[in-house]
Amino acid sequence: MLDIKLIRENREFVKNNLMKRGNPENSKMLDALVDLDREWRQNLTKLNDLRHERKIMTTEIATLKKAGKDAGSKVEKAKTLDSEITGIQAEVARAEEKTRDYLMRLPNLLHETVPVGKDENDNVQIRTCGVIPKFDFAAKNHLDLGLNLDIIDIERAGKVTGSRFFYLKREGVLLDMALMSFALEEITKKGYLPVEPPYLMRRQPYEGVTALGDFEDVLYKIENEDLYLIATSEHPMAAMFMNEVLKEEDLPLKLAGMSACFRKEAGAHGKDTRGMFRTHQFNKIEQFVFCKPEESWKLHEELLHNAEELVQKLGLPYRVVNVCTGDIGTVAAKKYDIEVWMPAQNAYREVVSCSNCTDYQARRLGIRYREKEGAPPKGFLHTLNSTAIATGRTIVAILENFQQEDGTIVVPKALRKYMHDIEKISLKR
RNA sequence: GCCGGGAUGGCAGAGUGGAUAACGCGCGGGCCUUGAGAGCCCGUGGACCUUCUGGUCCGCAUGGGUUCGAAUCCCAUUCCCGGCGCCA
Repeated sequence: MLDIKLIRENREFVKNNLMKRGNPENSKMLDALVDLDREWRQNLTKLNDLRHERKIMTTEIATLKKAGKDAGSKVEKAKTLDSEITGIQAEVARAEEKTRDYLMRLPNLLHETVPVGKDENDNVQIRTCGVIPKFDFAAKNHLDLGLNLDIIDIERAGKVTGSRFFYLKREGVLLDMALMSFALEEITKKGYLPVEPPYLMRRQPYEGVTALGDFEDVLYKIENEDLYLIATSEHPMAAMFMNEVLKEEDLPLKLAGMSACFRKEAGAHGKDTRGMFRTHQFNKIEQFVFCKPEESWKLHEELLHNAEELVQKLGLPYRVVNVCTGDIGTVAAKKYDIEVWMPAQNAYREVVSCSNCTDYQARRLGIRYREKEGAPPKGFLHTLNSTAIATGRTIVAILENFQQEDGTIVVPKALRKYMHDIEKISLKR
């Protein structure tokens, strides 16, 4: 959520920034918002005046009654004043609600270093790292590899849950768990606090952490309950301190979230349909940071660095891209993606997403900070989030990049200690 | 799930239908002091208007209602505490 005061005082600046996202709706909403806000303030002043009048009148009534005198005519007057107040009050409430609605729909302001562009093709590559593997045999895709090794079962998942789900078996399970343990250990070694959040959230906190439009497309809702399955542990971690004032000495507060993630992937029909690349459920270790505004850009780079280090330790070739204005999400001011080389797709594909959401989520959620106990709140925090490791896609990358001619998979050294020192995933006997 | 009790500022805690949300603690500023502390004084939730001096309204978990007037009475919801039930 943007600061309404900033919008009032720097309307053109905000407008120009929003325009970069390439959606003319934003500009229209901004204009409507400013008009509505002016109207709201005018009506609010009127309402306050009327309430003031009533206050005087009720005091007079109280005095009369105490003195044992008749207050009948005053009471009648107060009643008419009351109905007038009720009317304008409704007007103010409607404007307030609509204003908030617009504010909740407007996206975050973009950082000046975000490249202007239309879609993911305009994302700007920042660097590449690692060597793309050359196979002197017919390389297979992760699904064929996984089926041969009997570590993935997609067919039966189709029977039980429908498409985009999977059963992991044997070394597949070990690999998944090893990735989680590896990421969690590496990140917590750096001082991030491990957190296992609830996997379900109410709508109100959810509105604080994400764009309203995401509900239909990405979130699973529990029937007859005000609960949604989380799309990432970022969400319950962000909402964890809703309506709280954190102490400056506790900042930056760095969390390492561990959870399964559930996404409807509505509108992704036909994209990445086979295998484990795009699924309705996967596991993820997530980095999340609450910090003071002046620290957030430095920490954004730290999160990216941490995530890159993990990919490097796994030995996967990747590149980092600066996500452009047309592809960046609603809540982010700037976003880096780490894209790992996927041999079967002959392309770099996203496995990590690293965002600075500045004060956008914190303002929606009411998360502020104070300099010390007893001092008044100083302002809204900044929030940042970044994948550490998402297991589904990382498993895809490991299978495809480290496959051998005989269909076996060499396990990355960094993972072996988390999976019984298995060096190689071998064919089913 | 059922029964009972509760939710008031950063914290503790009064107020049970009629002006300013009492008294503390904490925090900020000032006086005093060589300095610190103690002591004393002032301030310490949000919004709107403003001639920059102030003014007004809102705020007692959340949302409704009753009333000329609600922290206070009624209803619903959420959370916390206790008891019962169920449960890996």
